[in-house]
Amino acid sequence: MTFELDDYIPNLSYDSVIFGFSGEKLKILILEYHNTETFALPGGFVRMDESLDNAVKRGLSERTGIDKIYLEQFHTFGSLERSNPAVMRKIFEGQGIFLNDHWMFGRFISVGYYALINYETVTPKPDALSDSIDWYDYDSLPELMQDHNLIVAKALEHLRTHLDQKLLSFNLLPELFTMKDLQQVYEAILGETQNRANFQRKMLGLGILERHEKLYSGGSHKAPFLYSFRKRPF
Amino acid sequence: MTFELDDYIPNLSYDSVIFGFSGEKLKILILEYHNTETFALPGGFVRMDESLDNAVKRGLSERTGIDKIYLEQFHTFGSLERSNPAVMRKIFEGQGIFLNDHWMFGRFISVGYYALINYETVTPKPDALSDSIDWYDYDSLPELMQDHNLIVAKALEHLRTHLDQKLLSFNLLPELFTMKDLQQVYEAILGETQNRANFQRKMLGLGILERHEKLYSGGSHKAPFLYSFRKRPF
DNA sequence: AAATATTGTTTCTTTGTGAAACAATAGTAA
DNA sequence: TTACTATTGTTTCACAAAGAAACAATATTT
Repeated sequence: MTFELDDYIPNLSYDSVIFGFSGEKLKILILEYHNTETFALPGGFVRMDESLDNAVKRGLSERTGIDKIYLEQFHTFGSLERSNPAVMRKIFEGQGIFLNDHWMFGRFISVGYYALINYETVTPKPDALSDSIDWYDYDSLPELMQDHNLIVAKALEHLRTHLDQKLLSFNLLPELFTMKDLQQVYEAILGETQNRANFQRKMLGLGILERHEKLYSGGSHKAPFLYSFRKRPF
Repeated sequence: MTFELDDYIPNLSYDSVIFGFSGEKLKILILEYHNTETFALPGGFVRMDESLDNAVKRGLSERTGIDKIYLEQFHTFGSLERSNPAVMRKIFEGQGIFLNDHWMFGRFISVGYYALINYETVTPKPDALSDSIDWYDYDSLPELMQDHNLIVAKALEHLRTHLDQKLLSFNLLPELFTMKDLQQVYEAILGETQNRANFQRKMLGLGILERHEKLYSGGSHKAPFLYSFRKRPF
């Protein structure tokens, strides 16, 4: 991983909240930096010659191995306290880079993005800067550096209020899924149980689902229909 | 206005969409730069030693004379096409500043904010960089530089979907106002007429209004009640 | 005192929502 | 084959919310 510092927009970063779900609990992807005991969201910087959206996609792919996912921008964090020279210095020294003064040690304005994926379909790989990369339950996150816990909270708030509109864009579920699968997604994200009959009515009412054959799973009960998202829901 | 270029975060700007309303139409505050025939949103840069939110408040106050208003951040624009070296150079040369190469001529990532005010209660004053500053009807905006027309559209979209939650924060109406005044605000922003009886029911149902004495305007008809927003609506 | 314009409220109908009951069905066990 | 069970799909019912219209109240003018 090359890291020509001066190719980047100074003092600007992004942080991404990668929500993962797989049938039950909502998880979040967290990095731990080499030699720092610091937990953080996957983030990065914007090159002079790439768009903000592309920078986030590229950086996220490099740092986590996660590729081709739908990212939603939700807020830009610009308080003055957003700097961490000690940690940044340690991270760079771990890479054999020694700097006296640099914008990397100053304050950052950071653009927040989030995504929602099926964490069983990807295997995150830590990059050179990171010790580990792991999924953490939302209910038991470690303490994150700076304001990253706040960023997570704000991302989830945004996701919850826009779930109906955004669910289509996230390729969270497999191509074919049952109504129960879909309901479990909603329950994990909203953090509360949904009424089965009304949930079905609402989802079918949105007009974004296509019904397919039934799924014979072998259980001794009625087999559920399979659904997919319509490609053109209008 | 001092303008020590190196005190600012490079390549980062903000743009603000100031919606104005006064009884009928929705308007937007637009600047025209000296000697450039360029119309633009009021924008500016972020100092190294101030928060993003404060930078927007300070800059807006300096450039428009508008002070102490509630600003809502809604999106950060980061496409690669966001640069305009020719216009920037002209603006600076108009100030007697001649530069060969500088981040001001490069691309910007810009954070969008909007506000909503009663345009009769403020008198915008152009700053040194600007030729004029004027209110334009939303329906007949001039062509703005760069992607500023897109920024306006996105701001209005955000305002419309969050009007109920944000209206309290904007000090758009006078301290005391009638239900009709309030309805006209909604109709101007949402761009469609509202049913009178249901609008009243909905607004009173929100529990954010306090009813006061009647307003005797002299018209030959029943006098409407005056209302104010409750200070603690919960 | 009648007329008029506008506002506040009520009524009626339609639509949406939440909870429960009912119906269908794929397998299992007698 | 026939009950039995677990789960799913649908319907029903009560209730709340929303939209449209009618009705009632009231400042002012004629």
